[in-house]
Amino acid sequence: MSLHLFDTASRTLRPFAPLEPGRVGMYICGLTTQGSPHIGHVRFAVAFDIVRRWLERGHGYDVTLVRNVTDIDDKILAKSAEAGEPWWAWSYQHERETARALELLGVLPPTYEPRATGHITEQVEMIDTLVEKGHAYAAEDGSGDVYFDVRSWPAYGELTRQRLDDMEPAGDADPRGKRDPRDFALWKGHKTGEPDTASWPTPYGRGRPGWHLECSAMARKYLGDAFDIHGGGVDLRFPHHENEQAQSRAAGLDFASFWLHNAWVTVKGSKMGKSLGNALAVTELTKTVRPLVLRYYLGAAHYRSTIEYGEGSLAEALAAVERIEGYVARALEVVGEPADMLLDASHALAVEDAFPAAFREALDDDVNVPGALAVVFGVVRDGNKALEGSPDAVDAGAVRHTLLQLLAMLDVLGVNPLDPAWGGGAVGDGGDRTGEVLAALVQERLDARAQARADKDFATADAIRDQLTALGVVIEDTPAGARWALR
RNA sequence: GGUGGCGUGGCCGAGAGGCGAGGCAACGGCCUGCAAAGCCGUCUACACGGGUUCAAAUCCCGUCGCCACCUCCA
Repeated sequence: MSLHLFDTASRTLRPFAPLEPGRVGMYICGLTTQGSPHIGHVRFAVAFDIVRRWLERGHGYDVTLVRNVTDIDDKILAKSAEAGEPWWAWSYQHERETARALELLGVLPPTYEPRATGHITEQVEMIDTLVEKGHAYAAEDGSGDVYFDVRSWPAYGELTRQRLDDMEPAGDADPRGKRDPRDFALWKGHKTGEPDTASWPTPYGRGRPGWHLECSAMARKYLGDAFDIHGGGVDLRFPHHENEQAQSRAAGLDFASFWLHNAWVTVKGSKMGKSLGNALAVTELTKTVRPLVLRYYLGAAHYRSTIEYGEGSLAEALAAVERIEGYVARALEVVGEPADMLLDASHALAVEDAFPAAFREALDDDVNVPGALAVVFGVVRDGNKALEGSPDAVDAGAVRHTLLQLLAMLDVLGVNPLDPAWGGGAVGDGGDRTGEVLAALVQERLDARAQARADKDFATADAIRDQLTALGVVIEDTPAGARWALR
């Protein structure tokens, strides 16, 4: 079957075909730079990173990925004021922090990463269009706010299947100058007490963006009036995505043809959130867990399924990763080529040859990563079997092919242990001076242990092994000698 | 009140009318000086109650429980 994606707007699995052959435009809602990211925050990035990689590597599409940065909003102003910092300093600090967290997790950088405050002009232009078309109006109380007139757009509510009359009126309604309490702000007038630097001149007075509008304006600028995929977390469906679609379509744009929404990370059944006190910061976790393992954990479930974080979750992910790494390390020895050459060879595999049919079918079915992982583990098991027996009997050519395919699959999922993104060394090749020194020292101990074993002095041999194990150096004996790896 | 989702074996987690996904853990075996790793095997599950069907975890109706969105939210 061809690639099918679950489109939240129609709530159906639809065959995917790009608007323009060979090219895919994808917009995903990034983070608001109000604080440090926790693992719930970054899940969307991992999920859509896999979607993006599959579009590129599985289908050969040229993907333009736009991920915005909301660098101004109420919370940023409030928190920065509290911290006694300029809002832009607060924003930029957290933008950098988020970028580092995503890089750590091996999320490929987007094609463009536009900031809301860098696209004021585009947003004002869109407001003008909406006002001209009768879908927006300046607040009647002179506040400088500009609202979208939901009653003027009969399709309002189409994305989330809600009828205006059934909705609870916005809680913050402060009716201000709204015609209808459900009207939402395209633009927020400058308020006394807010920094002057957080406002820009417009025909409607000084003010700042009203969140939803930035995405409409920036998607248009970088992807055009119509584009293929819009993604984000389920909680963004309403009001954010509903509003985005309403204002873009009311402005005469086709906007997104597919809507993809990822589920979140929960702890004891509840959504992870800083205010709930159950949030795990990415940079805290990665002090004790390898980023590759965290990446595996966040990417292993289907993107539309909730991930329940619990005791042992990461240990399980670690076991799975080590299973994969174990095979890769063994296969690598048999193949005897440097890892970087094999990576290149793996990347060079033709799109149609790189993946087993079952792997392709799984990912084509709404990016079913768990199904794809089942194929990965099947390949690992068969691969391990093929490595059994005496080294001479192993078909190195066949092993090489299996390994290349496996690496190609792991690359799609972003969990290839040989990927330089993980800083190397995961499989023990080191590369820098420290690695060389460590390897020499470990080898010295292994040689001593081998001698002790040859002398049947097992007490000494086991003492050496225990010592190394205690240091995190795990030993595996093989017919060709001991192999070691850092854990 | 409206909208959307979930409940699968000890745990995690796919599937969505018939063919035992996969991972982790446990247990047994092979291998090993002993381990580790690996391999083989065991553990036959789908919240509950009805219904449709030759056949239901999967479809329909109902019940219970949990969650999310409608206010900032990945």
